[in-house]
Amino acid sequence: MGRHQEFEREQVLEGAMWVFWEKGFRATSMLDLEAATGLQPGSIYNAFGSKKGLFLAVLDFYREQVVGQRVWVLLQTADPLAAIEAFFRSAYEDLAPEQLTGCLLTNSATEMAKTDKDIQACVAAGISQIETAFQERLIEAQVAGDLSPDKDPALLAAHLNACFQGFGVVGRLTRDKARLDAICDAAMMSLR
Amino acid sequence: MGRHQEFEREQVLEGAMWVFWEKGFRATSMLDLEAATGLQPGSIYNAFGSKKGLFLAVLDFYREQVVGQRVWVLLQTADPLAAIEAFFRSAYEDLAPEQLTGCLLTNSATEMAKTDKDIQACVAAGISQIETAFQERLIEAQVAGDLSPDKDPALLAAHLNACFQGFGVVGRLTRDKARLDAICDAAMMSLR
DNA sequence: CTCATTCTTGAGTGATCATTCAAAAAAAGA
DNA sequence: TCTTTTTTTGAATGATCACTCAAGAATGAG
Repeated sequence: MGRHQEFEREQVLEGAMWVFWEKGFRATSMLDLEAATGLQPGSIYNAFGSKKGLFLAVLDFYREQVVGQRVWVLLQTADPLAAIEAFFRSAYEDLAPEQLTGCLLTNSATEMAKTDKDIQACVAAGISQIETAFQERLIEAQVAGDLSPDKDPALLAAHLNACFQGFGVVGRLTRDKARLDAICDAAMMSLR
Repeated sequence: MGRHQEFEREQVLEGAMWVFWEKGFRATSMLDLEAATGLQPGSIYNAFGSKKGLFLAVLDFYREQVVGQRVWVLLQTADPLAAIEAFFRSAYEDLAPEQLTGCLLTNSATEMAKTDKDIQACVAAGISQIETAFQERLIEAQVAGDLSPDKDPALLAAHLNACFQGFGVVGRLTRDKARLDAICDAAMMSLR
């Protein structure tokens, strides 16, 4: 009973995601979000409660769709070390220059983690999701003999994770893909 | 001729720096800045032109004082590889937990680089200042035989730089120094 | 059909934002 | 001392912000 929601939740979240990703939380206004989602303010507040509520929903969506899909590939690819390299490359290779906006989790960590516990928790969860996947594949590589047995998979995973965060920062600063290639090459050195 | 400025420029910049560092550019209001600097709005606008003008002055101040001082130590310390490790450690070791706010350049890169060319240029300059210093010391280490000759100093410097940026992101997310220690340990692995 | 319930619409709300400005205060040359 | 120049003061400004709300539209249970 009662009127149905007229919008597709996923479409709205995806529209909002691009704006938040490009501009960050504070710099994105409700007017931006209305334009990006096609919704009126009342509908947004009815569905998500507040701008922050929408942002948290977007972060979850990002974790499920963007991170989730890439982590899935990371875990599926047969060769563990090649999978890790492909994970790094996929963060920028197929994007247009103006789409190089780093990682939404990284951006949100530096912008909001200090101020807001909810956002901090959501971002931290997403990032450790990546680190855990790295670690799994590193252990596999070690078992298969592709990774030196005197390396500590947990430590190396933390390292790769930090690299990937830094990669997102640099990706926000430059549109030069050659430079991003070099940083990826460099990160892969630590696996040899 | 004319009235003198009553404030110390360095004190004002340092006060403003802490707020910008903790909160970021957008989340810092002019009221925050008035409280942090002890100045009235008119004085701020008279001296710096705008909020962004003050921010750019703060970024320069940060590069000269914070980055400059740490890079100076990085370049002075006798043993090149030990110097690099000390550079990483000094970013968090002597700080109280609530002072763990990452790197102002890293935070500004993710928050503002996409929107503002002036800030982007300033941040990029500061970050490449660090990378250049890394590279100098790596070449030295290679000459001294402390670093394997088959490593590329430029590539390794880019790698360390990305790690350091990522280190700042993680430092914004956690107050757990043991975790930061581990990430430093991991970054140092790539030098061996 | 009736009616309770839910969603959409879009103008409107107070709060807060960065910024301005006129007046007062301070400094130094004449 | 008078005048010119610069800084400080602090209230005021318009713009924009996130958010609300009353009214209308759609839905399904009874």
